[in-house]
Amino acid sequence: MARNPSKIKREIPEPAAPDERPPLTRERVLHAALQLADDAGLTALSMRGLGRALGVEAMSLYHHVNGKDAVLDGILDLVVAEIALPAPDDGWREGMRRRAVSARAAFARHPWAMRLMESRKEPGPAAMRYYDAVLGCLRRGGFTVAEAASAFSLTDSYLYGFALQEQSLPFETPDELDDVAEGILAQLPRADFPHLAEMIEHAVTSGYTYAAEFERGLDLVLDGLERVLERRA
Amino acid sequence: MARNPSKIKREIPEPAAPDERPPLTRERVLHAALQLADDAGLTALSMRGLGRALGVEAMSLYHHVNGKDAVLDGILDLVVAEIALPAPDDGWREGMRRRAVSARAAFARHPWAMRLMESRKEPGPAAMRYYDAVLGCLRRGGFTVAEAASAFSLTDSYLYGFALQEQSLPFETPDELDDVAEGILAQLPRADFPHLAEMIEHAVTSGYTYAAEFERGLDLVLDGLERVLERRA
DNA sequence: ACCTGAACACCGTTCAAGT
DNA sequence: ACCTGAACACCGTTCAAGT
Repeated sequence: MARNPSKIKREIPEPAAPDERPPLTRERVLHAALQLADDAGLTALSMRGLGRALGVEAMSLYHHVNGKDAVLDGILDLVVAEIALPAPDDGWREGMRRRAVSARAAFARHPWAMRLMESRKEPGPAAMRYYDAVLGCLRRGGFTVAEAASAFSLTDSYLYGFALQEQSLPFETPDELDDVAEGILAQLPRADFPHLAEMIEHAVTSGYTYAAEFERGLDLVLDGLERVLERRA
Repeated sequence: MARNPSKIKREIPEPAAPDERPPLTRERVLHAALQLADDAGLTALSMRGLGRALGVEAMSLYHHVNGKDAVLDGILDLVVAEIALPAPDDGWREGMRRRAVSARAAFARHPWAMRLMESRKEPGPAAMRYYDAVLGCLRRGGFTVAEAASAFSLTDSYLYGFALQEQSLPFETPDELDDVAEGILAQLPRADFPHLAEMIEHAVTSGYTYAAEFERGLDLVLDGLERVLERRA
């Protein structure tokens, strides 16, 4: 990391030094930004901080990227690119299920991405491919355009809403859940919030993991879509 | 607004002046913050800007509110307080429906509130009442604790996900939709994104309004919950 | 008790200047 | 062509000082 101490001067131009800092590119900037967001959260992702991570002044970034908004759009599209699309020969139900499970996993790996979803309005190339693939899966499955619009809205609302809630839970492991729950229960006026207290207690005693709810809910959603098709037949 | 020009000096202490700027209170600060967020968005809601709106230095706010986080927690709880809770004698389906429709409307009135949902972790008093009422509605309807947990997760995921998507659409009225859609279609490579193009075209020609999707999806979700109960009976 | 001025350690971005 | 120093107009927050 640290430059060679300059005590030993050489005639030949230092060979390693130029490689230590490869030239900036849009790609390198975006990957460093993704890394920084994963490691330290979205608030740590400032242009100045990103420059620091790349060993460069913040202002240099502007030659490769169109300001901070472009960085945010860019790393969101990198996350979307991680989502497994429905395979062309999937039935609509398998395809939608595969995609939803994969998307939830991607958002769990990059929790900050949910917060970006809402504020970004320019979909990147990966997002365009993604939307087209999901709509195509539904259309091939026999949904009319109008039905596909509703089905898309329903599954994606569920998916993003779940990711949103999962991301904002104050615990991750069952052990952490226990700690948090005990703390809340200790100071919760049970007479005022009996059902809330009962639910928290249940979560503690049953080894509840929120992640398991995802596929349960997803299957109810897919059942609902299936019935849309059946009702028509 | 501007103080009386001091040319005309009076013996009696100015009577109106003190009333022009009533003393700050936590309530006044939070309501001004809500107003500011509604009028100018969350980015305009800075402590300095909020002070300006109240005719006060930013630093004065800290005597009534515990920093900016407390302001954000506070205005989110004001929004939650606007949501109609299930009535005690509602059946579970009416109660859940009433609540979901009311919540979506509240988030549509205050679009910035969705962005707060994810970043805030301390539920306020209105949020506690709200959670307890929804869980109570499900329990009275015959759901076990575990089933109520799943039902809560499913409906709230759908609700928040829908609000999230609705809030991030780049249009509001059908006319705006047309404008936006024409613009996208004009530069969309249709061969690469055939299903996306088809969908956008459909939205334009059918007078599509995204808001109408909400109750369609909600009813599918509630159907799913109903079947959970039936399957058991 | 309530408000404030000055200060600290940050932001994103522009622009003229350096190599 | 690529990078940077200084500057501008902002942040949230602390703290000592004013009334």
